[in-house]
Amino acid sequence: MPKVSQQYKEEKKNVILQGALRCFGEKGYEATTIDDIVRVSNLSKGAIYNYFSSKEEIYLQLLQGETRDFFLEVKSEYPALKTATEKLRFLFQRFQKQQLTDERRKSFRLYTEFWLYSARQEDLKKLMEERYREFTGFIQEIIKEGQETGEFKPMDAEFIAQIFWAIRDGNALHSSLLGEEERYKKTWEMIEAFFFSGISSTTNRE
Amino acid sequence: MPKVSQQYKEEKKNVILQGALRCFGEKGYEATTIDDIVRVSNLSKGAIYNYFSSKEEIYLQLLQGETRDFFLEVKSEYPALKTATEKLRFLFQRFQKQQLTDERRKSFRLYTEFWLYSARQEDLKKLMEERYREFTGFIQEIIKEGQETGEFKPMDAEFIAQIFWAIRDGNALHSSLLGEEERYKKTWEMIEAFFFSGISSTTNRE
Amino acid sequence: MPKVSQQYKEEKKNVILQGALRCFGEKGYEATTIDDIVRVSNLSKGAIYNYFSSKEEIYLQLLQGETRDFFLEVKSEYPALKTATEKLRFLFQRFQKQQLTDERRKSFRLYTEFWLYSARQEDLKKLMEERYREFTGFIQEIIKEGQETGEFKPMDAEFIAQIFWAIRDGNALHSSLLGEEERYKKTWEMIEAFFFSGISSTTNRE
Amino acid sequence: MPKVSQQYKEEKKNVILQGALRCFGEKGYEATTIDDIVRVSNLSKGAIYNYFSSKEEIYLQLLQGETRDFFLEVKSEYPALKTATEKLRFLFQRFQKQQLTDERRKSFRLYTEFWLYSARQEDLKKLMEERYREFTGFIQEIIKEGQETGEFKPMDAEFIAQIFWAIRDGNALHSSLLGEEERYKKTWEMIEAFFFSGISSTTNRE
DNA sequence: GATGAATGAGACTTCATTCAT
DNA sequence: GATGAATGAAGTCTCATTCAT
Repeated sequence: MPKVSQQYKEEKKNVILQGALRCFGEKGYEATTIDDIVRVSNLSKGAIYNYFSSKEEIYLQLLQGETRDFFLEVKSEYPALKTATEKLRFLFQRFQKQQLTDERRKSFRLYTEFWLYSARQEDLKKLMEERYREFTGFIQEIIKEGQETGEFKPMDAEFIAQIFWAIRDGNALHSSLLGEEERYKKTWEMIEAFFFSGISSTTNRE
Repeated sequence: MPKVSQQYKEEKKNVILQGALRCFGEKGYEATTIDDIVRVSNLSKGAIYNYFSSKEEIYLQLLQGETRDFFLEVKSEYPALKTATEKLRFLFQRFQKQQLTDERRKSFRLYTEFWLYSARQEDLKKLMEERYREFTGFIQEIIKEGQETGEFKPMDAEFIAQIFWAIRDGNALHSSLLGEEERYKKTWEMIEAFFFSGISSTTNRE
Repeated sequence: MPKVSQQYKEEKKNVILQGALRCFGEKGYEATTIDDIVRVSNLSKGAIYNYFSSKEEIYLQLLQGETRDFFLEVKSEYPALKTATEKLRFLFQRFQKQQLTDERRKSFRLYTEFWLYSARQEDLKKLMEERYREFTGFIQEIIKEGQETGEFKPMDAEFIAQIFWAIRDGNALHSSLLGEEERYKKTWEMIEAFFFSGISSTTNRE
Repeated sequence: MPKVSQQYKEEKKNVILQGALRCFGEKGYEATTIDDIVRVSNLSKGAIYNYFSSKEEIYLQLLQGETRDFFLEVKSEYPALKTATEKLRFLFQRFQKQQLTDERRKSFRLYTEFWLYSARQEDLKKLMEERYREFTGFIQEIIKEGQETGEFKPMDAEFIAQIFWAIRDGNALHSSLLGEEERYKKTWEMIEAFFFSGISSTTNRE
């Protein structure tokens, strides 16, 4: 069977990754066993270890994929978004949509579980902190941009970014755990309003 | 005709609970073994199972204790707090303080881990949802009170309450995971400002 | 069942140790699995890990026991042995006898296998070197004693000790691997003669 | 009608053999995986199995090569060596030199590990015994020759040969495991003296 | 009530060998 | 001939819970 194309391998990896995501989503990171992944991916245990060196690595790649997708998506939308306000609103909308799919809710639970899990392993911890900085830096840039254009009040952009993610993660966590869709949809809209009311330089509130 | 008094039993339970809390805090819920608890509590494994039927129950009682303490503390402060604003500010201050102790940060991580864990067991899930409603209801009351006195704008109190906890949990989670104290202290202060600026009926911002 | 006497535990440990020895002897260290030991000791896997923390530790305790027995035996014979020559001859006889039992031959194979195995783990390596020095030092003392009484020629005792063990181990290895009893009995006697002819201060040969 | 010449195949085999030797030396026989060999030999796993039917066979061929080299080397030196004493001294010198190279020490460890390993497989066991007899017989011839010329005392040559290898293997084992070069160089010299003092017909000792 | 030895299912990971391409 | 992906049995070790004493 060997001497397969790079593409073949990529696909195989994806089969595993998708299978793993399904399992992780359903049972959580720690509760998912390699055998679960074997079962859903129709591969042998050894095959999985041919592609990934550990359960941890599987999740990490999944996470990386999500990060990549996020920034890719955002970048692709950017040309259409002129102001910092528009950029931020786009993000609010995006998370709004996400919070409504069951899949994303599972995924967020998983993400939080893994973050918690990572807190007890120095190397993973570093990695997750790095990731956090990446996301936080991304928001910071938008805030600064908005401050330059006068859209936003002059405030420490770093803290604004932290607040942004704290709110988002807090809401996503609750939503993923409690999951009454309509309720969270509305909550999120109010959060958006709060947030803009907090940073906008105009005195208008919506 | 038991040889030991009720009080004796209470004390034993407490020894176990305190030992368990220490372990859970240090290693997390899943990673803590009964043997860990045995070790720190200087009790036998059998003794622990005499007082608690499972590891799960131990955590649940711990959680219950915290909830009770929280409301007890709050109730005891209430007489001194006249307005809804004061009540809310008191809570912000309280969480501020908590976020700065290492112990509380561990405890929050633990709490989140368990919540996540509970999501996959129907009975636990119900329980945690109940708890959430309790906390959420508590804030709702304050908001409503403030709206009646005109301190706060008329908005759907339920959502405000949800936002409150989302922000608080999001910030506590990040703080407990990233833990740069000073940074989170400041962030929390800004969150407080945002929040009040969002709900206050006056146009003043701090 | 618990709260057993120290003696009970000692006995249990011994059951495991004896079972393990049997397995190790038959299949070798690496080839023996914990399940093998479970099988012959009529205990559960968990029980074994209650008494020993790893397969490695089981062997190490076995080895320690042998070392202890060796020195115990030797010490108990010492009062009857006046001269260094007698002491050395006693050892030759002792090894002679050992080489003839099948059990000891297996045990020696096992010992060598483990020594080899230990060469790839720094901590084990240290441990085995320590053990070597202990045995080597023991012979050195005898040699020195004999040199003081004039029984042996003045030569570097350390090297004599090394030669002693090299010969012994070499012979034991071959004997354990090839195992034609009669042949090795005779060989060992000649080695004894060689050795004494090499170190004795008299010119007499047997 | 094979596409490749016999020579090509020989070369391939050698590449594998050399790679395997390196791995075996570094990690030992059992600890070496086929993947290790694949890695260092820059060949595919399948290719290795085209030339050798198993890991075992690879080692066996390596061993065979060493045996062949040993006798080849010895034979080539023979013309220059007139007496049995000279022949024996040549061997002592040869082993002396070997014991001082790290590579040979690893190789000896490997050899012992495999011998031990072979003890539990009837066919391998036979093979190793055969090998032993070959080496033993070789020394026997020299001893007999020396006895005929009067260089050596009349003693049972078979046992002398056994002693020779026992001493040599014992020393090589210790040297390979403990490896303080200078020490073992000296030890080996004393062993040589002992040995000759044991077998020589003259009363001279060095 | 207290004890802690015993259980055994189940976790992750490794690896010699095969065989479709 | 060459390739290397796939296999799956086997390995070591963990741990919540039970129950005889």
